[in-house]
Amino acid sequence: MPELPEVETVAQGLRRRALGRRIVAVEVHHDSIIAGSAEEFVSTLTGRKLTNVSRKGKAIAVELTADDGSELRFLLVRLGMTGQLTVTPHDAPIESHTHVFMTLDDGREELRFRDARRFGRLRSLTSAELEKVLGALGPDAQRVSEAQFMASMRNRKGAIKSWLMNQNLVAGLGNIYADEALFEARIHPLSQPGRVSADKAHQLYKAVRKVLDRAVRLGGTTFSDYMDIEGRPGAFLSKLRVYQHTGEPCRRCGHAIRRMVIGGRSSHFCAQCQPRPRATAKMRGPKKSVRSGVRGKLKEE
DNA sequence: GCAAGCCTGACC
DNA sequence: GGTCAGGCTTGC
Repeated sequence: MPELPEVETVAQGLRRRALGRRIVAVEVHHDSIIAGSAEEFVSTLTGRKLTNVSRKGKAIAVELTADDGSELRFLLVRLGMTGQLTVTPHDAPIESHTHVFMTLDDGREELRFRDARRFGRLRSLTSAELEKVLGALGPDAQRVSEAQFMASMRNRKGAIKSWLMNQNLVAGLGNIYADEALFEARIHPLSQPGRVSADKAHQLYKAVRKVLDRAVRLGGTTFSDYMDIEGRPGAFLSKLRVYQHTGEPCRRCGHAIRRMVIGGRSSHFCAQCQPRPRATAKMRGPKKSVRSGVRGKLKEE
């Protein structure tokens, strides 16, 4: 599933293969992939040159420049769960679920957007619109400062796993890397962000950066659908320590990796290395009801 | 029936 | 404002 490392890999591929080139034609075969009007999407992109590629969290923004100097336009790409953006020869066979074609330059190659689940979205935006969309996201997980990271954790309740996955707080982590970062930092996924020690928060910050940097270097994780701009899989799958390793021995201590549903998402962790947070009752004043760190529906295997 | 990212809407 | 549930989609 595309999270920050996979999206970064696609962004790098776009820079390598598509920067400076011109979109000469756009074909949309499935309107639901386009956020907003498909007609407007086609008319605003056609004829423009790809002049810059940036990324924030899981969103890719491609700057599109017109020859006549009219207002800049941006192509916003969200891969969703199974989205693939590739640079492909025009005469290559068309794979199933290919929904959008953007012909480049002389027509020998094209950008193709393929997405079996159709959770992905393409969108054409003005710079003001883009700013608004990206402004709603928290700082990018690879660029967030430790101070920002810590401040965002303060007073947060709920599971730290859900906090990590909330794109409005820190952008870029999904289910895979959230589990891996918590394992790396030895933090139980149900811990409350506002209650972890400063030392643990520091370790989590380091773990997030470390896990993401390693995954970017290996081109991300491919289970089935994710592919880079050339249609090649990522190599991080074998580096995963807990995600989808339920029942297998922990690489650190040998205890079986467990699975638990948190916020509707499966979470994988080592109960030994990532001890469950204690019910922290404030032992001052009259006895108040003491409850465990996190409430909510929990299903454990 | 499950998995996922992201959006919407309900609730306090 | 935070927090959580539901819905989209389809290959396995």
